[in-house]
Amino acid sequence: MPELPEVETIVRDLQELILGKTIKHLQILRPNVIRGSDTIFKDNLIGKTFQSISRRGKNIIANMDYGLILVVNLGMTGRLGLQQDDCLFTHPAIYFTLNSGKILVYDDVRRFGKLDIYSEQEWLDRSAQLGPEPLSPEYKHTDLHEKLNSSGSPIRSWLLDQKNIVGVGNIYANESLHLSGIHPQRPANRITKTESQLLYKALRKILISAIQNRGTTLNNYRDVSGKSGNNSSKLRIYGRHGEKCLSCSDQVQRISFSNRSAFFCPSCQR
DNA sequence: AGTGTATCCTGCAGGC
DNA sequence: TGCCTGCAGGATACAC
Repeated sequence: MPELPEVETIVRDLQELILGKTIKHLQILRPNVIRGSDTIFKDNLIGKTFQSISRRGKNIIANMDYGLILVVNLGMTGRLGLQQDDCLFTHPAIYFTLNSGKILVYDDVRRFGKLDIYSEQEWLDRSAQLGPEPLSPEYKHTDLHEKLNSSGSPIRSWLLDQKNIVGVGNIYANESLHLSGIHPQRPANRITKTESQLLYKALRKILISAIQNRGTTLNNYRDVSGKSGNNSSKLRIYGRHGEKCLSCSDQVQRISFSNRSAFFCPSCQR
């Protein structure tokens, strides 16, 4: 799915397009993308205005009137965008008709995405269960190292767990581990302090650069106006199994654990 | 308590 | 061309 850089790109675009707009009408074509009752979802949102749009991990947070919060998790193939003349949406799940006359579409091929409504307190509680934001100025390499110590999980699995750190998915986990020279199956608590500092720097560098490139499009990801991200050509390890490592020319390997592929260079990553 | 696995879905690429 | 298998950027309920 969209990981942190893709969600950040979408959030920034949405801020330009729907802030201050009011939902006049709502059509739910695929009720299973909504957590809970679709009737309550409709009743809560119709007539409400988008007051602010932000991101928490891979979640899009839309603050509506009266402390109501719409949280969108795009899953693997979720997309948000305005309906254009040329139809960009193949699997529309929800239409939000806005007072501007435009239609905001939630489209999702696989329907793993979820839309949910929270009160301010409910969202605070939920958000508190999530890990720290890797790009937050308050997040230090010592925080990462300390938390790594308490887990024996393979580091790639540890990075994907949103309770440990938010926003990192399979692409950027693999890229960060390659850049910092750590094998994806290394137990988290066997990463040295020096290595955790390298990993911290790698995570930040890779996420920031992917945001600058408006995200990685492999297949389904598109920004709000339907354009692909530009970061896929910057990937140095993800999906490159069988090819030469760009750092040392050894052959990139693929292994599978926790139901996900991991890509690594056996020479660079120990 | 802390892990790994199966599952929700559809589409696409590759092998035969 | 068509059928089959495996794989895909996520999150979570469950079994061990």
